[in-house]
Amino acid sequence: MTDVKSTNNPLFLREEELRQAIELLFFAYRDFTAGADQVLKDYDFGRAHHRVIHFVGRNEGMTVSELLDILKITKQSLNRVLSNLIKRGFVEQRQGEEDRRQRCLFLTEEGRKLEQKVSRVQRELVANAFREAGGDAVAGYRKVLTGLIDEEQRDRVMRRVTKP
Amino acid sequence: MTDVKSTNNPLFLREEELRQAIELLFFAYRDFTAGADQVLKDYDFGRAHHRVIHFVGRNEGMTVSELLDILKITKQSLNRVLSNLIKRGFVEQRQGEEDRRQRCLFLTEEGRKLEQKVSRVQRELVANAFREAGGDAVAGYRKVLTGLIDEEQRDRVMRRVTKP
DNA sequence: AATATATGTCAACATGACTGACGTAAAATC
DNA sequence: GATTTTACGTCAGTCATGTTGACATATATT
Repeated sequence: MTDVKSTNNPLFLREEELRQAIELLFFAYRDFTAGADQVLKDYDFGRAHHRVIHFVGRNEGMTVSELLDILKITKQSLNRVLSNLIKRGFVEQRQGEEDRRQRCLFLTEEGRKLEQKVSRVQRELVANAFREAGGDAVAGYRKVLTGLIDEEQRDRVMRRVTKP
Repeated sequence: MTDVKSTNNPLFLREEELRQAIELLFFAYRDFTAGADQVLKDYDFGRAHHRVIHFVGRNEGMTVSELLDILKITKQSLNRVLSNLIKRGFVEQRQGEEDRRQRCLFLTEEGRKLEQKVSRVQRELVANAFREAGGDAVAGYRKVLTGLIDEEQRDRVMRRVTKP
C-alpha cells in the first residue's frame, strides 16, 4: 500500500496544511466570540443581539431588509431579537423619509454604550493578535479571509466592510 | 466638537482597522461554514455532528472527555449528537485498554467517507483562498489566528492542531 | 473499604434558527 | 383609480443545540 503520508508527497502536505488551517479557524473563532458572549450575558443578550447591535452601529439608519440580507436569517428570527432590543431601549426605529414603508434602525445612547463595551473586548483581543503578528501578517490575514467570502458576494461584502 | 474621524487621528484609524478585521472574520466564518452545512443536511446532520466527526477523524481513539474539552460543551449536549452518530454507524466506541472506564472514539468506514466528503468542500474553499492570497499571506493568516486563541490554552491547542 | 473519575442518562428549559400563513401600510404599476 | 408588489410585522409550531441539576454504573485510586 502506498504511504500517503510520505514526507515527499506534496498532496498530503497540502491536505494536512489545509486541515490545520481549518482547525485554526475553528479555535480562533471559538475564542474570539467567547469574550463578547461573556459581556452580553450580563444583559441577558446572546450572540444574535450582538450581531444586530454591531451592524446597526456600523450602519446607522440601515433598513430591516438590509440587516436581514447581512445576517442571512429569516425576518421572524430577526424580529425576536430586534423587538427585544427595541423594547429594552438599545435600538430605535424611524420611518424612512423617502420610502415610508422602511424602518430605519439606529442605536440609542444606551445601545451605543453597550456596543462600545462589547466591541472593546473584541478589539483588544484582535489588537493583541495583530501586534504580536506584525503588519505583514495582518495584510495576509485580510487577504485570506477575504478569499473565504463567497465569491458571488465578495465585492458587495467588502464594500460594506470597508466603507463606513 | 473634535473630529474623531480626522484622517490624521491614528487612534481612529486603528479602531476602524480593528472593526474591519472583526467584521471580516464574521463574514469569512459565515461563508466558510455554509458549504459544509449544505452537505451535512443531506444526512440530517448539523454542525454539532460535523465537529464530532472532524475531531474524532483527526484524533482517532480520543476519549469522550478529551472531545468534551475541545468542544467546550456539556456531556449531555455531546451525548445527544454522539449517540446519534454511533447509532447510525458513523462513529464507534471501544473500551480503553489501560483505563477501561474510557470510551475511545473512532470513525467507521462510513464515518470516514462522510468526513472526507465534508472536509473536501472546506479544503477546496480554503485552498482557493490560499492560492489567491499567496504563501506570505498564508503565513500571516496563521500568525494572526494563532494569536486569537486564548493565551492560556494556546500552546496546548496548537500542539493539537499541528500534531497528528 | 471509601472515594474519585469517566461516562451515560433522565428531565426540564433557553436560545436562536426554521417554515408557513396571514395582515397592513405604502409604493409602484397598470 | 384600481391592482399588485414591497417592506415589515406577527402568530403558531418545529427543530437543533446549548444549558442545569440529579442520579446511576463501572472502574481506578487512595
